[in-house]
Amino acid sequence: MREQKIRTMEDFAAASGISRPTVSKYFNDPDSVRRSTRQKIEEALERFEYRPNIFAMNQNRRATKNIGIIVPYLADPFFAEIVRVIERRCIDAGFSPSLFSSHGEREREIDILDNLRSLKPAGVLLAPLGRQSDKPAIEAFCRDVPTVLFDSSIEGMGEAFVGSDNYSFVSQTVEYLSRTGDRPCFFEMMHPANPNANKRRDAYLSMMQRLQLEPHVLRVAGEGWGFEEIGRQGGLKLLAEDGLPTNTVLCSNDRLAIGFLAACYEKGVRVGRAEGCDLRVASHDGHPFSQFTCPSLTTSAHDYATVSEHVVKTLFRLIESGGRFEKREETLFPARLIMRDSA
Amino acid sequence: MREQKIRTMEDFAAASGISRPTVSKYFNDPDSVRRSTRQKIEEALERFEYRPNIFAMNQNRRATKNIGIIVPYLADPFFAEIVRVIERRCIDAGFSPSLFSSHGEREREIDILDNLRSLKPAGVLLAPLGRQSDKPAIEAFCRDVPTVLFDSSIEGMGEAFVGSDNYSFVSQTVEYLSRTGDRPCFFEMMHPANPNANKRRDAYLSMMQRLQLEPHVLRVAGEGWGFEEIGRQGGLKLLAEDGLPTNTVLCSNDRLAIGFLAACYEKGVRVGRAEGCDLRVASHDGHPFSQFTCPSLTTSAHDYATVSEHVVKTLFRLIESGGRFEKREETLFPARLIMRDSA
DNA sequence: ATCAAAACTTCACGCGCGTAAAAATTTGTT
DNA sequence: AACAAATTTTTACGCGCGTGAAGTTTTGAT
Repeated sequence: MREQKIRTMEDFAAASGISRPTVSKYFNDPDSVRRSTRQKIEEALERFEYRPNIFAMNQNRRATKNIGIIVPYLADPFFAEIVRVIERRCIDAGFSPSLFSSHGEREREIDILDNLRSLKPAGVLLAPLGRQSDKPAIEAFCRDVPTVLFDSSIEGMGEAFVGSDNYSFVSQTVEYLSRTGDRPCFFEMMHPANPNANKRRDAYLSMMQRLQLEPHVLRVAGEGWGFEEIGRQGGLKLLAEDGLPTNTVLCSNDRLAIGFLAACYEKGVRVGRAEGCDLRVASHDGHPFSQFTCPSLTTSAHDYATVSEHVVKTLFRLIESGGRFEKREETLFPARLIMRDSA
Repeated sequence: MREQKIRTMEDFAAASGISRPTVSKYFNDPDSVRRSTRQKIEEALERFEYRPNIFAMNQNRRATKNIGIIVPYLADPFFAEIVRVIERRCIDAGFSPSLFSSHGEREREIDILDNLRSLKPAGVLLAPLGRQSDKPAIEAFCRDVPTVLFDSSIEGMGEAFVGSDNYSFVSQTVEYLSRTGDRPCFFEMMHPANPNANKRRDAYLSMMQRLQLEPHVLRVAGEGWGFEEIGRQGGLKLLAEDGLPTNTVLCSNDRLAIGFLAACYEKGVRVGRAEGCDLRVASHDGHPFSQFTCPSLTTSAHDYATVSEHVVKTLFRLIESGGRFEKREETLFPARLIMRDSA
């Protein structure tokens, strides 16, 4: 380390006894140079710990090695968990993931897309806000940058969508609940932020019809991303009004259910499938906290690992295909019913 | 928009009738040019929507406008919430925040620091892993990059530390609990990841001594960042063994408490301060979910808004001071006791 | 040993912008 | 109107690296 003058690739090339263009090639793809050359470079790399200047690298490169990851609401552990897995896979594949959260705000999502554009990312994984999203802005973005949507789809946007099959989620819970007890009512918020909510309601209705049961949708006031509080307030109101037509409630998602369970607890309503309980509650998502609710929550869970793996694999494939697919792909994964104590 | 040829600052300067160096100055600091010039540029900016090339910009700039934000575990809503506020403030101040999560892994933290270095950030906000952190690596990083630590401090590292005053947290809960009922036992994990845990235990011990009460620390097995499960398992074990010397449990943090409450529920132990309850449980942090536990959790809460505001203000001050303070600053904010149903 | 393919070296240019220096212009003050 | 200060323009260089073209060396198969 006596020679600290290794600042540029020029210096480093000289120190390693390889020409700069070849060193440059190496950093672009270590496998693109001869084995012996690679060894020499990597030996030098250990001796001098030089790192190429990111800004200079990306200035002229056609595509960078950046991958943008955008989620609607990072404070939701569901997204935090998915991001964790996705980040890891990107890094392992030699990319640099940049993480952004729209924080539930339309303007923020637009800004993020705008900034991301100038980062010239190789590809982007976007979980859009949904109803709040600026559709034209997203469409324009997807035209310019290879993008895979996940979590919630927007008709025709992005080169691919990877998500969970809402019908699979709901059919499993509805089937289980109606088989083992009273028919379920569907609990949701009035203006869901996310299109999955609508699909789940539709799935509930169609499933009830198929089972020849009378459906019942409970819609509670509320907007935004504070689902737990909405579920709690809605729950308190329903319980006070005695507004539950059956003793089984199926919540649209786990965060609503967490709030609903809190309301039940406050009101002394015993939730569970055990003897002496007043109410059964089930839900969808497999939220990381769903096993710590009181009682633990019966839910249809996303297959986090499979979904996130497929998301990144699709993006890598898209990048290798030059950023375009022949035809928009859409992949949905089924849910896995997790039976716990609440229903 | 007929002239789409605006690709470079050169083009844009020509189109706006201003010389390129002046335009460059404008993008560095809009206030550094004459009022009339600024107007002309901003008018042109609307007509052509040109945006300077980030990579070319940062290549020669002494300091970029990037700010790195590193948290130990983003799937913890506590950090997600803090990050949300910090991000917003950075953006409002004209910086570009980049968010990273160490995901509880030592190696990941090291890698992030390494990558961040080459992003030449104007400053970095670092919430270190704590016990797991590679101290020398962090120290070296802080020497090179203006860094403010938050959440958990590491002796002497960074130019400043901003966090919460653990003594304030614990003294309030201990005082409240012992005044209104049985003396509290302190519930913690064996090998806490975070140094705050140790400070809280010490605060508990010293507070109990001052109140002339016999302290009792319950340490449960467990390591890593799955606090809820650790709390739950530990709780189940304690309840099975009848290992609680008093009917009041003070958890080191809310996530442990969430798990502990789940254990109590499973075992049929009624938690709360109301008539007929078996156990009181309180905790520290003011976790976003603490109001939705069953029962809702009495806790000493961080002052999120104040802490995060002070964190970013300190960093901005540091950046303006050229990256160094005369003397390392350390600011601690007191907690606010939130009384709910659990104790 | 022979030869074509593969990999490397040398040379050179340019990416888009920061920034310094000197000259020209505008501004604000007396 | 005169002049210094503030600002802008002109000119020019360089940042660190990607990348192409042309020539040279190495490789591996015959």
